[in-house]
Parts: sequence; structure tokens; C-alpha cells
Amino acid sequence: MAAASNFKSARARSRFRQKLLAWYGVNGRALPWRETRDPYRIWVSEIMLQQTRVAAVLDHYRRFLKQFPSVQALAQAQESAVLAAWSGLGYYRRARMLHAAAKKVAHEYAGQIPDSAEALRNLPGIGRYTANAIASIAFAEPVAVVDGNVERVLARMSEVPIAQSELWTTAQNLLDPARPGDFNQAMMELGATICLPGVPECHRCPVKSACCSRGQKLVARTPGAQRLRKSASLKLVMRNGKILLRQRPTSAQLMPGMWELPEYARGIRRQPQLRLKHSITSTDWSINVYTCRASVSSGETWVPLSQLARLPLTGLTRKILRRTNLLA
DNA sequence: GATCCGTGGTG
DNA sequence: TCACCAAGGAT
Repeated sequence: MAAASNFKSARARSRFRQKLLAWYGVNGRALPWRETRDPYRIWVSEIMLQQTRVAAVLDHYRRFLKQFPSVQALAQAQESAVLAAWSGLGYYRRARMLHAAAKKVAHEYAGQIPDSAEALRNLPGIGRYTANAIASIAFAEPVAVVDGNVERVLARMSEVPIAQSELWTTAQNLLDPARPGDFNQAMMELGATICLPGVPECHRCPVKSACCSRGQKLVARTPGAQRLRKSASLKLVMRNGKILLRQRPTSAQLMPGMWELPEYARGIRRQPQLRLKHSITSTDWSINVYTCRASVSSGETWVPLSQLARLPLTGLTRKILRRTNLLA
């Protein structure tokens, strides 16, 4: 018995769908990817939203689509341009895979984005969640999604624990097959805005009458991994409208091929021009930035300031260049 | 199946 | 301040 036992009747599921969708129609946030059914635009949004908050995606989404308005445009782009547009969003492998998938669509699918969840799975970067999200939103295929939001909502609503292996079946049984895209987004919207990870705001919940826990159920969470603290000194060297940067090795595990400020050889102890904190994966960095005279080491390159926006900079590098007004 | 991949907001 | 973590996927 896969379905949560509080949704055993078709009538109960129907009421739930009606309430959830009515709430979503009124309270759903106006987001740019909700104003289109263009599968390309839906696809880009789903990749950007992987493990990334809506607020962090909005700016990048608009700029990315302006620069790469179609799957053909993306397929023809240089990878460095794609990474530059992704700079600051993190998880850069998403951008490389999106780019590779666009090329695959252009060359092996005659430029047509596959229109079923099953076929979408053949594209790099598209797993079970993303395939179902695109298929349901862009093509109205009745396939449910399970993301962190949906998992939490289902766990709280169910009167019995839901095994990991039954999550997808549970979501599928609950799905409104007539409006799969809206239903999936409504479930995620509920989790993102009301059924919050910490303390849920049940008084605002449109489906609290169908909920077994009313927010009392604690959602188990894994103990966080130990974070490392490190510090680094970077140098900011400019001459003749150019800045000294280095490119990370293409063989690097972390952010391969992306550009950053060179390290500042330790020694002279003086006040840095800029201090900042930056967390990256599992390390919390304390960064000191020193302006200094030109002294080029191997592997460092002069880059015209006018080209910075076109380079795949690491997020930290973008942050520093913006704080120092060298980048818009 | 555990681990890795980035970043910025949040309480 | 600091731990947590957000519309996952690949390996």
C-alpha cells in the first residue's frame, strides 16, 4: 500500500487536488518560467533550480535566456560563454551538461526537445525529477515529481512513515492527471512557502484538513558534515586596463577551467585592501585581497577589464571584482 | 548508496 | 556567528 492512508479514497484525493490547485492559482508566485510552456525555457529553469533557491536563480535566468534564447543558440555557443553566464550560480557541471544536452538535441534530435519524460532522461543532466518536471509542465504528461519539498510535504501529511522506495508511487497516486504541471509546482510551492523545513505555517495551509501531523511531526535530518575553515590571500594586480588572472586547471575537481585571482605569495604583512568570507562546498574561506604591483608568475594571464564579463569567473572572483567596482 | 559539486540566504 | 540547506544528478 503505497499511498498515504489518509488518501485511500478517490474522493479524498480529488478534494486535496482541488484545494491545492485553487490555493496555487491565487498564491503561486509569479515567476518567469511560469509564464511560458516553451520546453527550452522550462528546461533551463529546472536545471538552474536544482539545489538552488528561486531568488538566486532569477537574475541568471533572465540573462541566460537573453544570451541563449533557444536550444539552437545554446548548442552553437562556446562552453566558456555558457559557463560565464552561469558564473555565480554554482554547480557548474549543470551548465556543462545543459550545454552538452543542447548539442545532443541539435545534432541527434533534429533540434526538437524530447517530449516525454522517458526520452528526456537520455539527455545529460536530466534525472528522474527533472525529466518529470519538464514533461509535466511543458507537455502535460501525467508524471509526478519528488523533490525535497514534496518529500517533506508527503512525510508530514501521511499518518504512516513513507518508505523511500514508495515516495514516487505515493506522489504519482496523488497527482492530478488533468493538470500535472500545475499540481507538481503547487506541491513544491506549498513546501517552499508554507510547509517549511523548520516550523511550518499550518494556519495558512490550504490542505491542513488532510494533514495528519498539522506540523507536529518532526522531519528527520541528517547531521551536517564538519565544515573546514581556511584562509587565503589573493592579489589584485592591474596595469593598462588589464587585470592579472589565472585559469584553474581543466583537470581540477573543483570548478575546472574557470578563472580566478592569483594567490598572493605570503610574506609582507600589511593591511589587505579587502577582507571577505566565502563558503564553497564544505570549506569556509577567509579571504584577504591585496593590491600590488605587477609581478607575473607562471600560469597567470593579463585580461582586459572589458572582457571580464565574458569569462567564466568563479563566484568568489565575481564577488571580489564587484566589491572593487571592476565588474558590474 | 555515499559522496561530491557552489553559493547565498536564513534563523 | 554559524549551522543549515535549496525545484538533483553523476559517479
